[in-house]
Amino acid sequence: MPSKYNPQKIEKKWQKVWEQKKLYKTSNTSQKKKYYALIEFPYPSGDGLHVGHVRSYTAMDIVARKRRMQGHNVLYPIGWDAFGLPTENYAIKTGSHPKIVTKRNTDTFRRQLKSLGFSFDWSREINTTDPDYYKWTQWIFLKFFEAGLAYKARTFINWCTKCKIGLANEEVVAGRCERCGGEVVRREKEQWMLKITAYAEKLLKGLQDVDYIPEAKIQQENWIGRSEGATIKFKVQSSKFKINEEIEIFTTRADTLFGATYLALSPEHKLIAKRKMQIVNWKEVESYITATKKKTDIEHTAEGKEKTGMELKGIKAINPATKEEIPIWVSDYVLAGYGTGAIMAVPAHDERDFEFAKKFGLPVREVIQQPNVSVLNTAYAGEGVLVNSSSFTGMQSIEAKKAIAEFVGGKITIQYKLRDWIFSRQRYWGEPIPLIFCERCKKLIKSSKFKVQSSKFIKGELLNPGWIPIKEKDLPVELPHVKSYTPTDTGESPLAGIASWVRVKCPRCGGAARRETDVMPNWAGSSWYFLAYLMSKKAFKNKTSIGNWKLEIGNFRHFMPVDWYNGGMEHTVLHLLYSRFWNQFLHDIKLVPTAEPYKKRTSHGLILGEGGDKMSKSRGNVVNPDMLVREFGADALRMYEMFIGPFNQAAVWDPRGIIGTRRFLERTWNLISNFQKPSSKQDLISKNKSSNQKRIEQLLHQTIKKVSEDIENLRINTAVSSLMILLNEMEKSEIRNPKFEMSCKKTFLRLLAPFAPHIAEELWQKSGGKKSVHLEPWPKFDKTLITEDIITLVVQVNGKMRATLKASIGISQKEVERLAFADVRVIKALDGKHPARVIYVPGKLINFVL
RNA sequence: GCCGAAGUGGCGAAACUGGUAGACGCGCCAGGUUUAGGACCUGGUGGGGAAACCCAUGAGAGUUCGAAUCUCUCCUUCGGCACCA
Repeated sequence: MPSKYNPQKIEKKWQKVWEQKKLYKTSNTSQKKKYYALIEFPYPSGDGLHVGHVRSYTAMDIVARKRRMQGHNVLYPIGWDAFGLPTENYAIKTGSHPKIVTKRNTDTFRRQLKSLGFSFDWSREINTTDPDYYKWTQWIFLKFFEAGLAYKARTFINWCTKCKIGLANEEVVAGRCERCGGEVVRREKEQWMLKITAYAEKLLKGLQDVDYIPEAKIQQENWIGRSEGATIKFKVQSSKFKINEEIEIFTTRADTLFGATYLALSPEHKLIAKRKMQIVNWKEVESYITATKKKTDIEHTAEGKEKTGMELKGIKAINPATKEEIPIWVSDYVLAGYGTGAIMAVPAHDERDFEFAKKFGLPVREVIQQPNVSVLNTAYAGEGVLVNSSSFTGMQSIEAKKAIAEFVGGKITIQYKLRDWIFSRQRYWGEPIPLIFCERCKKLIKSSKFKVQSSKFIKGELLNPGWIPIKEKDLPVELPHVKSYTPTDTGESPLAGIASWVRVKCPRCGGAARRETDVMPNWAGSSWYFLAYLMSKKAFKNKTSIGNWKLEIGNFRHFMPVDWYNGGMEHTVLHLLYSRFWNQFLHDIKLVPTAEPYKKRTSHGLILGEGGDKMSKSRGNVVNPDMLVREFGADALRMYEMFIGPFNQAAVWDPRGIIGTRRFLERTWNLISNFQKPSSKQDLISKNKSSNQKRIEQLLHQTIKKVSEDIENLRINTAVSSLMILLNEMEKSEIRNPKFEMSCKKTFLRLLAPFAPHIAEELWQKSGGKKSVHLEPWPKFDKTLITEDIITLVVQVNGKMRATLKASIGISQKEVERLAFADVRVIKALDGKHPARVIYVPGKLINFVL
């Protein structure tokens, strides 16, 4: 009686066995070569696991399982990135505490992930909202503070009107909130900032040493946005008063200085308010500035290039090259946060300046020769030969940049688009920032008697007078239990309302002080989680301290860097950049062994719902993995998601597609499960290999090669199809050699194991396997068996295929020609003519050109 | 506007450094097994044509004995950035 494939039964069974045997537990001390495979740990949303998670996790599970079979000590960990707004918003709506919601969601995710048979080392599970976890997040923040890389600043921030939260620049997409799509307005607020700009150059340079997909590298490079240029000072004059003032500008085109016909300042530029007295149209200027401040980013974007501005009448600047007096304007096309917040405008050679000059009737002076003279209605922004530039006329742009900058006493500098990371959030469900504000300590630092050198104050305290770090032994600063988490419109955290929590003693002077009530952004916990997986249980139980961290360095050294990290493209300028920054910092203070955390980074494509839209509840096109596991089995789901299309491209969910891989597994079952073990007598029959057997053997080795290579290149869709081809052929072939057949099928199972671990294990055990198939060695192919000795040659006439020939590999050209000329179709195509030329590619084709 | 990726059957897609276009799978068609059903088995399945053959990889040109693949122009879709001087 043949048995039937029943995934529901065997999948649960093996999941239990693997767990009991701790098959995927990773040793910290193994002598084997380590391999650290990482996926982006999920945010445990209330919607449960998404088929998109399954796609990414299965791919890395395949890599991890293959590496294990290849003899590596593989670490494939999992955890929860559980701080965040959706949980908090859900808690506000339902009244249940975020902690409870998180617990419920992670329980669901855990159950779902386990049902898919991923080879995670569950003993290392982490949760960013666990106080034992976030005490270390807070500790690392304090290291930034100590180093002077965390500072509080009153700046304009991006305020999401819907989430009621400040956003990092990276979180604003086209003037809208990256998360909710709500409108973002500019708001002035005191915020904690992390000085990521100090790492701009390192973050850029580090990209050279890592193996990231090119798109990820390019996106990071663009985001960091390095450009070389010069800062040049322009003297300022007033018509009425004598003033001694200069405006510094940044330009990448010092070669065009002779064409600078006005200066433009950003509305936030300090000089404007400072020279209020000298600006004769101050009222107009002031109202222009207030108008621009009111604009939201969306209005800015929507307006596009329609430029606005106001001249600062009464003051003028002197072009240091021409010594001419030029007007000074204020305009919001000049950004406060980039360069010096002021530019020299060269209308002839910059499109924006050109447009502005046209609108306000400012002079356009050409100083670079335009290659094609015909275009006069736009600026020529390219480089070239200088004209109208006094003694520099005739020089090339590249030389002139340096020469002119030097001539006017400018400084060569480098600018980055990257801004510091706004690190405060005014919500509840995040890590409290572990700092205390003490008025008394502030006064002490600011007093003239206070001698900085002799003090025990650390860098962060000097930089942020009055801000005192929590003592290490007092970490974590736990989130207090509150009844209402509702965010406020005033921009204060809900924590600010809990007086008993806010009022504390100053850790330094013991006086009355108050806590920081902002929390960290949801990127904090994920900025170092790849290290947390390596830390011992003790490290989480013990107090936070340099000493206890250093006990873990051995583990870091053993496993870092991550060998292969797969994740979504949407995290390339957020999480990926942030976590590289944290790791580089920790490396600089000698707390981790490598500067770069990830050796290799790849990216998966999204899985879209039917019709090609993003899967969402509101569209009603969400696919539930639980249902698919129940109906088709985890193995079929895993294989289908690998088969659905190229891994790095978006795929549209086809509800019927999964049937294909289910059928494949069913046929695998039928072919292998009822196989009889060969007796020793039967072995004797099979001394000679039948041609059938030879063909299968060859295909088998070709498949080993293909599957092995495809996994490494994440071309998993074609790996699956090659397994299907092999199965098709094995089914068709009639081999009368049971021993060979057995070894064939066993190799097939080992190839299948990473993809469909449960069925592979069950059939492996049924075929007499003693250990788990997942501990078996990965099959190796035999080169000599792969090459075919009978090949198919293509015969072309004038490049068109006319016939194919079967021939042995060593056949000569003469022989090929003889055979080709004998073919009816070739004779017909030649039409009695003699080929003028014959192109022969040995082993491939012959082409007769008439 | 700038940067990047991609356009191949009814559908998801294959095609290694230019060398048999459409592997593998879904769907569909025909037949079979079954009391019946199909998430079963066998065969077929780009278009035109009776056939010989011809036409087909977004459009158009080019290079080549030979182009889905290389070059140029254009069109479309998706992703990123968006006044960064």
